[in-house]
Amino acid sequence: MKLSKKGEYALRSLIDLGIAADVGRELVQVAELAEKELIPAKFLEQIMQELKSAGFITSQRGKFGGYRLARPADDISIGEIVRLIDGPLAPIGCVSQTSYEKCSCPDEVHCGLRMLMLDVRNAIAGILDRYSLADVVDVTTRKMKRDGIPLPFSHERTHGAARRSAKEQPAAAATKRQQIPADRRLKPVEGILSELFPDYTI
Amino acid sequence: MKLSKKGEYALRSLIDLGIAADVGRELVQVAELAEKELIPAKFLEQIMQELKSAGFITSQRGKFGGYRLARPADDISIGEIVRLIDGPLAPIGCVSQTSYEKCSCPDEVHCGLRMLMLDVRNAIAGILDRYSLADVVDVTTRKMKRDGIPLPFSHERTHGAARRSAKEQPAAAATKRQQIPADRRLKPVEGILSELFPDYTI
DNA sequence: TCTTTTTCATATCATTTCAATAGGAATTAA
DNA sequence: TTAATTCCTATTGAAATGATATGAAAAAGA
Repeated sequence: MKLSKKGEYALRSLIDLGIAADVGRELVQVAELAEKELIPAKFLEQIMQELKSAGFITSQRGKFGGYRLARPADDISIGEIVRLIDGPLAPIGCVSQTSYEKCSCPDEVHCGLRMLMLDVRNAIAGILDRYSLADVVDVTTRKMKRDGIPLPFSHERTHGAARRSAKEQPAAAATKRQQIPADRRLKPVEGILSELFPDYTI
Repeated sequence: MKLSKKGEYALRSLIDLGIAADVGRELVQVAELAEKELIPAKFLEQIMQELKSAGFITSQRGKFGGYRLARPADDISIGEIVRLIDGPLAPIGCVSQTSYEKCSCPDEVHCGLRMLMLDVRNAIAGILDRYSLADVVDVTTRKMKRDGIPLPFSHERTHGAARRSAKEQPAAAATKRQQIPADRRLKPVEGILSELFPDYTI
């Protein structure tokens, strides 16, 4: 049930571009992304091309060029990205909603494995299609702020140009912080769900 | 997020062995499994060896030999099987509960991607570790009976030996049904969940 | 105009994984 | 003794994975 390195790199870079957009940074170069995320730069270049031709990002060529998100981060679902890079979310072709493929089993209708895997695919898609890049960016930046870690991409890099003022996030997207008794904090799930909904339990 | 062919074959065969156990069939040979499921026989042989050395099945060698489940089907979780054949359920190593691996990202604690993938891993494991082989077998045989399709493995194959009587299933495991208003019942999903709990919604 | 820095485009490569295939040894029943 | 089966190990071919390599095209600044 693996996500490929390529998929991981794509997501990490897009999340970074989302953060950059949030802090008012216009463009981010491949070199900077690669350095920050420890991704081989040339490999990342290729990935960025794919993301570009799929319409997730746009680019500025030449000196002081770079990449930025093509659409608002809340308009890009994680599922879309994963599907582009790694193909269908479904564990087996016969339960894929976006690219069904007949399987080799003799009777698909009465196949218990298929029913099971349909649940798995729905569970995966239920998460990846429900969450947007903006959700992941929000959760990340919120956690960093909470821990006093400065956000990346807060200034232009090689270029002394005046930076846009960061969009004032109205009270950190109204983080309804809610205290949880210490004994309930024992088994934090640490997922996005628990981050967005502090009372979420599995 | 793929399940490998090998994993699929392993699961299909184990489900078959579960059905065989249910209908009182003592042993099933690789050739029969391979034929029924359209799996290359020699490939399946290898898989059966792995399943055997992992303790899921036992074998009888020689003429009229074959395989059977080593433990009751409700004692074997699907997750175990998948982990054996395909490795950890987690999409990336840094969220695996059974075989964690540090990832290359600079700050694991504030990594939004990691939080997201943790949810995905929990969703997958929540299904695959919760369901047993018996659940899948039950759902399969129930659906076949409902549609008037004869269960496979109902008689010995080449051998005229007396077959065991099938275990009488006591009223299909008392499903506590709970009504959900019709407008909340979004779309029937056809998964195992919806099969076991007809009012299940996503 | 020339240089530097960037994206863009292709080709290539090394390794691993996947999905088998092959050949035969050991075991068992008749 | 023979046939049918599991067991064991090696090999193979194709594809995917995760990169490198090389250089063209574009943009900005000197």
